[in-house]
Amino acid sequence: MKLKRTHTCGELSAKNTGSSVILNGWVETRRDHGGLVFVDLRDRYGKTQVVFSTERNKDLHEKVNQLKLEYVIAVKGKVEPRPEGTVNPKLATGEIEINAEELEILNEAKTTPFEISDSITSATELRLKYRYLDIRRPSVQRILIQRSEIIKALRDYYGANGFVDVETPFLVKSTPGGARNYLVPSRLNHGSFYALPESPQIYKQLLMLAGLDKYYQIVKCLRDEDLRADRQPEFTQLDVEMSFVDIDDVIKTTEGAVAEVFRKSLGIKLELPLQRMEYSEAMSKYGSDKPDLRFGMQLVDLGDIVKKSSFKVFSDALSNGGAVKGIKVESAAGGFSRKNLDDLNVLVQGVGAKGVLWIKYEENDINSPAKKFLTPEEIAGFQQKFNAKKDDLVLIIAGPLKITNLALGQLRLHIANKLNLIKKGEFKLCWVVEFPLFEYSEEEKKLVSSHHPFTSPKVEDMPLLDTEPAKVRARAYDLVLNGVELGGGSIRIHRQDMQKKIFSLLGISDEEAKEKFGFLLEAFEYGAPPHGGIALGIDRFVMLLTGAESIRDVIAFPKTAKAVCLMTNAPSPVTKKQLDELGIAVKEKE
RNA sequence: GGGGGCGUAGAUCAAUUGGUUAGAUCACCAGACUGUCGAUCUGGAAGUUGCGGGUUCGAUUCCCGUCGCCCUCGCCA
Repeated sequence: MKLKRTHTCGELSAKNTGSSVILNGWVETRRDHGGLVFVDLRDRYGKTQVVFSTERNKDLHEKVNQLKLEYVIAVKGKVEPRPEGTVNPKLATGEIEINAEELEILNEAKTTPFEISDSITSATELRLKYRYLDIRRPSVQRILIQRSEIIKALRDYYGANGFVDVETPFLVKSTPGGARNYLVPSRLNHGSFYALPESPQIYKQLLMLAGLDKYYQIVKCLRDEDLRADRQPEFTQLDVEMSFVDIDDVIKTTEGAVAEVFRKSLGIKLELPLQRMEYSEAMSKYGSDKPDLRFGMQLVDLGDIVKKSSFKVFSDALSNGGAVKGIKVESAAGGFSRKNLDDLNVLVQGVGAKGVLWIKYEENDINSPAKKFLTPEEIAGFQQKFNAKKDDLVLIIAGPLKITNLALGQLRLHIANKLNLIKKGEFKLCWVVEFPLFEYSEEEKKLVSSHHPFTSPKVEDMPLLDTEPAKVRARAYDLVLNGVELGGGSIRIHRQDMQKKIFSLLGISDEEAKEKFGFLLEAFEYGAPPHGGIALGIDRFVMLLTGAESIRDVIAFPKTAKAVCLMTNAPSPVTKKQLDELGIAVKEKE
């Protein structure tokens, strides 16, 4: 390589006029006018127009004619102002151009399987197969660069605040509960397997026991579960743990970190402290434990209006201990056809509700399939409760409280999306607190941890552990951004007696607890400090901050919905020799 | 594992009620052109309509199966 760059393709301006420069980069476009050829040269930093002119440099012309898209070249030339009327305001370097004097072709390129351009989006399949070409697109690079800046901001913040970055193992013990582990066979111990960590949870607690006081790590977590638009089998967490703290300490530290990211990455100043909402309020007003606060449409309880209703849908729900609740969609009655409303039924039936009842408000009257079942008092009561006006649409669900909340929560999100009620570029953060410590699992017919079994109950609720464990609240907190769970954490149990008690409530026997978590229980006997922490999903955070639509867009080399890497074709079968060394035989597919 | 959507040239898309030689744009190839920046102009090449089967005189179109990708439910302490 004779011509090594003196500048990048994004930095030259009128100030550099007259200087001789060398640029390296990829040929993005070539506009051939015969005796005059324009090449847009691209690198990570931008684009610069290079002009090849036969008049000024005849010898170059043969070489210039060889140039094709995505060739890698080096150009030496003079920075010149563009002639009047040819300045390109869309380009940062649009005031100038390079008048080429020398050209070195560093490498040729086959025709790419898709255009390297931000204006055309190819099929995901192709983008993932040729991800290195996809990443050449400036919009993809921008996201990865922003991700890098966000991670640097976090490292700077936690470093400056005295946190120690400790690496925890990747070959760990498989533990029950929670996400399915990826397993790694042990060559030296046939029949035994390591697990890849679904999170470094236990290690960070042990680091507190070890006296490290403040720990953080930006680390991959691996979960062998099904994928989604916001879920990949390997993802990155900001993992934090602190000693001698309570909820407020963890929340305050985390808010500082999040604010720092917003400031450095988007130039947005967050109002601190962030809003906190109790789990029960989130469920009752938003029908979700991760409420999207960018729009209203809160759930309204109609129980007192319909408590004497003769309408069976309402009376049955209430007499069975359930609820009747609704949401108001302003000025939407005209926009919902009979078919649209029927489609809403499908949506709510997905979460177990029977169906949606709708009321359209007209001039001094209502239109609703339930009209004939409602008394004038009830109709007036609804109107008043919702403050409903002409052309408003009210959607009502009746049934068990949990299902009613969930169904209305789903409706709320669905309608906000459909009607574009969510402003782009807005960020609404909140903490959700006071989670129940346990949930009843219908499937397993027993209590399970809402968060994880190391979560400490609220001190004032501890007496309830023996009487009404389902009512015990946890010292846990989730951070929610725009209706997405960014992360969560808790104050942990640090006493062995409490931990044993929780295990027993969860139906984990002493033997089982000893077998699975014996090392942790033993550790608690050696002076465990009170401690707590949090983990934030970096990929989701970056996704929200960059406006990316999928978690794949913020991961350099992501996997498909079947957890396949289309670029390398992982996972793939291995040789018999490899399997023999591991003492593993693969079952034939049935 | 369940539900839904998509699959046509290298890429992005089109193709009437099932109808004759499957089109357009970009990219590609050849040529023209000294001020373009989505360059323009002339010409050219490019297709197992994902794959397999079925219905039919005839299937890109309808049916069944299958594969891949996407969304979603379950799942993700």
